[in-house]
Amino acid sequence: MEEVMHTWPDGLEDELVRELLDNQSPFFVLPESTTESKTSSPFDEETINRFISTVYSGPSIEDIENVLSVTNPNMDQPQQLPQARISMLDRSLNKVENKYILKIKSYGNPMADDGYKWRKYGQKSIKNSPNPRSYYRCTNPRCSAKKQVERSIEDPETLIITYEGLHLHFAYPYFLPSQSHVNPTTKKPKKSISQAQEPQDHETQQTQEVQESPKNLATSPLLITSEVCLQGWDKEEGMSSQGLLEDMVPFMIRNPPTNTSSNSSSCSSYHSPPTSPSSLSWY
DNA sequence: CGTTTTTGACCCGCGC
DNA sequence: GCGCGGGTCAAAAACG
Repeated sequence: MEEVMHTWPDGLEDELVRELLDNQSPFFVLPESTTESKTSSPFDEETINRFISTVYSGPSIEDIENVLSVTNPNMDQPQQLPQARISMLDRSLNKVENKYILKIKSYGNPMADDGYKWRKYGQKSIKNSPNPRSYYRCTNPRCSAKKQVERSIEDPETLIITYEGLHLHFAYPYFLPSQSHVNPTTKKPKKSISQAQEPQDHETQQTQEVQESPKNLATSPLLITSEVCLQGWDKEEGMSSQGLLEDMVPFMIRNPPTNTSSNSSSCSSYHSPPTSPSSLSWY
C-alpha cells in the first residue's frame, strides 16, 4: 500500500530543485559555488542547474578512493577525537558493481560514526562466520541506500561494510575543499542523508537527491560535498516494493545544523558503524 | 512514550 | 523439487 507512497512523476528534478532551495532541507549546498552569500535569496537557476548537474554526475569512485587513501597529515592522532572518523589507517575500499566494500580497522573505535543515520533492519549469521552481519538502511525517507556491517572473523577489529545504493555517506566527510589541514578540531562534519537508487540497471532511473555537507558554508570552508543519489526503482513488479521509503521513519530531520555542532542533542539514538561511499552509477 | 533494536518468520534465487 | 544461504519484514522488546 504505501509502496507507491510518493511516486514521483517525472518531476523528480523539480522535486530535487525544490529541496535544494529549501532551507530547511538537508544541507544542500552548492558543490563549490559561492559559499559566501548563500543565505537569503534562492539560488538562481543557473546555479541550480549546475548543482543538479553535479548531483547527477556525483563523485566517482576514484574520488572516494583518493580520499580514502589520502595520507592525512593530521592522521597522527587517529582516534584522538571521539568524533574522529575511523582512522584512515587500515582500510581498503573495493567496488563491486555498484556496491562498495569497505574494510576498516576500528581499533578502539567501537563504531565509527559518520553522523549519518542508519536504521538497522536485520541481522543474520553468516555461514562461515561466527559473527553476524547487520543490515542497515538509510533513515532518509528518500534514500534507499543500504549497508551491511560485519566483523571480520579473524580480525575482530576489522569491520567489513558493504554499501549499496547511492550514498557517499561515508566518503563525504572526507571531501574537503582542500583537505589538507583544515580540520583541526572541527566539531563534526556530519551531514545528512541523501538518496540512493536501486541496483537495477535497467532503464528507468531518475531522480536523485543531493545532499550536502555540514559546516556552514559561509564561514568555514570546511567541506563541500554533495551527495548524490538517485532512486530509480521500477514500480512494476514489486520486487523493490520493500525497499522503498515507505517504512522509513515519519520524518527525521537529522540534518545537523549547519555549523553548529549540536547534532548530538537529538541524535543520540542512532549510531551507525562506519559508512561507506558509493558513487553513482546512474550515469 | 516515542524510537530503535532485536529476533524469528518469511521470501527469493540458486544449486543440487 | 527441495534445501541452503542470504535478505527483508514485522512484532515485540529494549532503551532513552
